[in-house]
Amino acid sequence: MLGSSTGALAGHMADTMIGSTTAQPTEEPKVAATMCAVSCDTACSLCPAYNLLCGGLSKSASEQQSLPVASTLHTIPARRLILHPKEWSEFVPIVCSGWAMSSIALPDGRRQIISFLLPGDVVSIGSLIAPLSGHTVEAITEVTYRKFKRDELKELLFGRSDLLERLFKLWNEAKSRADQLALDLGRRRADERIARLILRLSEKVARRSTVRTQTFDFPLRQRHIADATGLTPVHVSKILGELQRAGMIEIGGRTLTILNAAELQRVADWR
Amino acid sequence: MLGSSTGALAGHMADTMIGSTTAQPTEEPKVAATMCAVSCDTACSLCPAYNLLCGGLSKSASEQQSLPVASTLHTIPARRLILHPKEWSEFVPIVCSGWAMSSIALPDGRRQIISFLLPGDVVSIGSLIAPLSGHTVEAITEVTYRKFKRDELKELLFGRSDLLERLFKLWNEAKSRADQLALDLGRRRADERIARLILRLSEKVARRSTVRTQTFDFPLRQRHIADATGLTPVHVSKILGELQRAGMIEIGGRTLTILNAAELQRVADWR
DNA sequence: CGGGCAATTGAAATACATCAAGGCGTGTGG
DNA sequence: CCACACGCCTTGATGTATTTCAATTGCCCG
Repeated sequence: MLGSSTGALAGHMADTMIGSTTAQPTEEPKVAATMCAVSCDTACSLCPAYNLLCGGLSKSASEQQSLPVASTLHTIPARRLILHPKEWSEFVPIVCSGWAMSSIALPDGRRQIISFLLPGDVVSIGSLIAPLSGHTVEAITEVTYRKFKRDELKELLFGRSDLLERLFKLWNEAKSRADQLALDLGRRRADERIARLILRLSEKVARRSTVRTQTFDFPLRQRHIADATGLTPVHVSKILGELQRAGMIEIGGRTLTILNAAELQRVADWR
Repeated sequence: MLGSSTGALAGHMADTMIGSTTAQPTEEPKVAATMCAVSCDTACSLCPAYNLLCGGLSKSASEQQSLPVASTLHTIPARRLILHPKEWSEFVPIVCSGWAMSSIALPDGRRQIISFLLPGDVVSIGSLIAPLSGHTVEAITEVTYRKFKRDELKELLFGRSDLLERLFKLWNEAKSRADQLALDLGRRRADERIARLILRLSEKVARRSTVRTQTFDFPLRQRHIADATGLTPVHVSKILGELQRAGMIEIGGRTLTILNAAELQRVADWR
């Protein structure tokens, strides 16, 4: 059920990229040494990785069809790990479809989700340099992703100053989000944190879609929201209930609808 | 008092770098277009910026004396801003002496300190690309710092792949610390957060000193600790009191002593 | 000497966690 | 196809960590 619930967005991009793919319980390369451009058409133009890897490489449309970076495509079911916190990998994965999360865990089980990964997101940008980021990356829905060889990718990016600049911008955005997260966790109260998370995610989904709708695919469990906001699942439930009773949002069937964006924004910016 | 209390470490480096400098209330260039190497001798070998800007530039000791990056030296008193959150600056500052802090503020006054800056720290690495980081950087003690022209520095760093690699490593460390901060704020309790902050700072100070001592310069007010840990000054006071009564630390006269590192570590790693 | 910032302390308030029970949907094995 | 277990969500009662409020002290600085 989770797999099919990756919904319109993810399904669209996945289909665009590789056609019908049956879910594979074991992680296994599907297409070896595929050129990036092969999988990049309309949907990818919305994807951050597209700017970095495809669109940024050549100005001419014809040239755009070939790219010298090999990659392999993988599919994993929900709840499986994409990146082990201690695993040294020579690959840099980029999400093609589905939702994933990047988190840090404490030995006693407590954990903090640093970011949610949607199609086009690079799994741990920093891993270009430092192979082990200490992050656990786990699939939330079924996820397809593309693994690039670190060395090749690095050589390509470091060789071109325009790509380097773009890469730096991505890094800055990641750092900036991490800082904002710290501000949220340290200085905002539960309802603010949750409202902001919802708004951020709605933005993030909207950026990947051609049309802007109130309702969007929302595969997160309340435990995910709790781990992202530093709260307890129980408390998340209570506050989501309040937000729904107040008519700001509606959650149902792995879908979220923002009914009153203005009011929700007011909660997010309390004071 | 704050100014003079920057203490042994900061005083040492400041003196090493520029000799005796009288505090100047208004921010004002002291040395225009000074070569970096002029100010970099023994003390700088401990400085992260030294590796990035000085030591990394040439292997031969003689060549090391000249460096093609111009900078200006500035001195500001405690509590003054080094970087305005909205200010667009064409300079990248690096701390030479004293303590500063980098924080994000909310319109209602709540704020979160992202990092404390000690001698050698680059003020907002990301500002190499994105001029406005949204961070407020404020002097805690009297601070001297060096302003490098962004364009020159960027050209230098981007041109040399070894320096670039070093820069990326710095960037990764910053991101990693930001993620750890999020974990601390989201998932650890007050005593853990404070114990960890103290240990981190003691590490940071130790890395800048030739000798490792239990006692080190500690110019922070409890308000700073509160804003760094997402707590209230009152609560910080209570917990610091407990830690002192438990014989783990001792605070007095802008100085902190770790009396029982093992026990403090246990509090920091609760469970 | 007086004013203001910093720290301490205690009492009260509150935000959030923990504990516990029940319902609902979903996958599973008989 | 049903019974059942299990994960997920909800809700209420209770506990606790942290905040807020307030009063007091010491200290530095003007």
